[in-house]
Amino acid sequence: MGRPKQFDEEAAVAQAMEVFWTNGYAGSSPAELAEAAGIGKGSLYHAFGSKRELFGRALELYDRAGAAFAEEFLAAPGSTKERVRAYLRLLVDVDFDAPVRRGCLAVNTALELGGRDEGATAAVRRAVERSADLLAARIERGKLDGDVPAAVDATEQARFLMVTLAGLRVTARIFDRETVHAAIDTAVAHL
Amino acid sequence: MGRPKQFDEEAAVAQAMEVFWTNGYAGSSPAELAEAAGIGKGSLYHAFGSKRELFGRALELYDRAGAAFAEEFLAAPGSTKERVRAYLRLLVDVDFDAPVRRGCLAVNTALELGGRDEGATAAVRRAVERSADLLAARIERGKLDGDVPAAVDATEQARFLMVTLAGLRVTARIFDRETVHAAIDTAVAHL
DNA sequence: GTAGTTCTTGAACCAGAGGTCAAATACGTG
DNA sequence: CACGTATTTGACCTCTGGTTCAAGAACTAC
Repeated sequence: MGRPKQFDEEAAVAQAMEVFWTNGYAGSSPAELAEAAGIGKGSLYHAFGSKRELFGRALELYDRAGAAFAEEFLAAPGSTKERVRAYLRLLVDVDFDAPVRRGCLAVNTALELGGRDEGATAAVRRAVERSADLLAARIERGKLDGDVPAAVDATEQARFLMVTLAGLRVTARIFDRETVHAAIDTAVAHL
Repeated sequence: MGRPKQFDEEAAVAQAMEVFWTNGYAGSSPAELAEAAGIGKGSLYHAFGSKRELFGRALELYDRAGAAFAEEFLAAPGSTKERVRAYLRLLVDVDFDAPVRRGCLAVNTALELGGRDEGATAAVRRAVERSADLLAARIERGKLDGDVPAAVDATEQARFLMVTLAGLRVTARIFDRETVHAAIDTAVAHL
C-alpha cells in the first residue's frame, strides 16, 4: 500500500529541533527545516501538516530527551549539592562550548511564544514541571542520605532552582563563563 | 533651515520601545513602528536610518528609564529585604496586570539577539550591570543600617539577584502569579 | 519670489516567508 | 501488468518584510 516513507520521521523531528533551538520558531523557515531533515518542503508539509505542528513535535522530543538526561545525571554518585551544581554547570558549559550560543529551547520558547501560543506555553510548563519534579526527588533523596537538612522544602527549592536555571540560561547568552559559574556557586550555596 | 520635524523623536523612540517590547525585534515591522509613532515609514527611516538603529535607541531608553525607576524605588523606606522583595514583586506584577505579557525587554533581547548581535548583546550587558550595581549599593547600605549581615558579599548577591530576576521574568511568561511570588519569597529568604 | 535645505509621504522594489499542488515515483494486490 | 494508494518533489502562489526613492511640503535667507 502506497510508496514507503523515505525518511525517518523521528530523525526529521530531531533535526528540526536543532534548527528551532538555534534560530527560534519564527526564525526557522520551512526551507531550512526541510533541508536539515534532508527532504523537500512538500514532504515536510505532507508528514507534519504545518510548521507549528512540527515545532510541537520538536518541543516534545526536547522535553523527553532532557528529562531522560537529567534523571540519569542526577542519580550519579555524589552529594546532592555536588550533583545539582554539576548539573547546572554542565548545562551552561555545553552552551559555552557550542559554536553558537542557543540557550535552552524551553526557555527560548517561553519567551518567544509564552502567553501567545497556548499549546507551546503548556508544553514548556510541562517540561519545567517535569524537571522540577526530578530535582525535588533528588533533594528528597538527599534528606534520606543525610545530605540535606530535613527542614528543607524539596518542592520549593526545586522550583526555585528551575527559576534560577532559566536565569542562568539567559545570563549565559550575554555574559562569560566565569560570571555564570560564580552565579551557580551562589545558587547552590543556599541549598 | 529646512522643514521642521513634525514629531518628537524621543516620543517616537518611546513608542517604538513599546512595540519592540511587546513583539520582539524581528516581530516588529517598520509599518507597525511607524504607525505607533504616528508617522510614515519614510519619516521613520529618515530619522533613524534603520530598524536596527531605532532598536538601539529603544534599548537605551529602556535602560535609562529602568535604572531611574530602580534607583528611586530601592531608596524608599524599609529594610533591604523588604525593598528588594517589593522590587521583584512589582516587576512581575506589572507584567501580570498588563493586557499582554511581554516580560522584560532586556531579557527578551538577550534571548533573541544575545550572541548574534554584538551591539545588542553589549547594550543588554550594560543594562544588567547597571541594575546589579544599584542592587549592590542597596545591599551595602543595608549593611550600614544593620539590615544585612556584614559578611554578605553585596556584589555577589546583587549579581545573583539579577540572574534570579531574569529567571522570574521567564517564569512569569508561563506560570501564574502565585508560583512566581513563591519563587520571589524563596529568593529573598537567602539574603 | 527664488534658492537651498530639511522633512514627509506613499508608491515601488526585491527577497523571502509559509503553504499548496499537479505530476512523478514506488510500493501491494488481483 | 494495471490499478489504487501513499509519498516525494520543485514549481508556484500570495503576502509581508525591510528598505529606497521621487515627488511634494514647510521653513530660512536673500
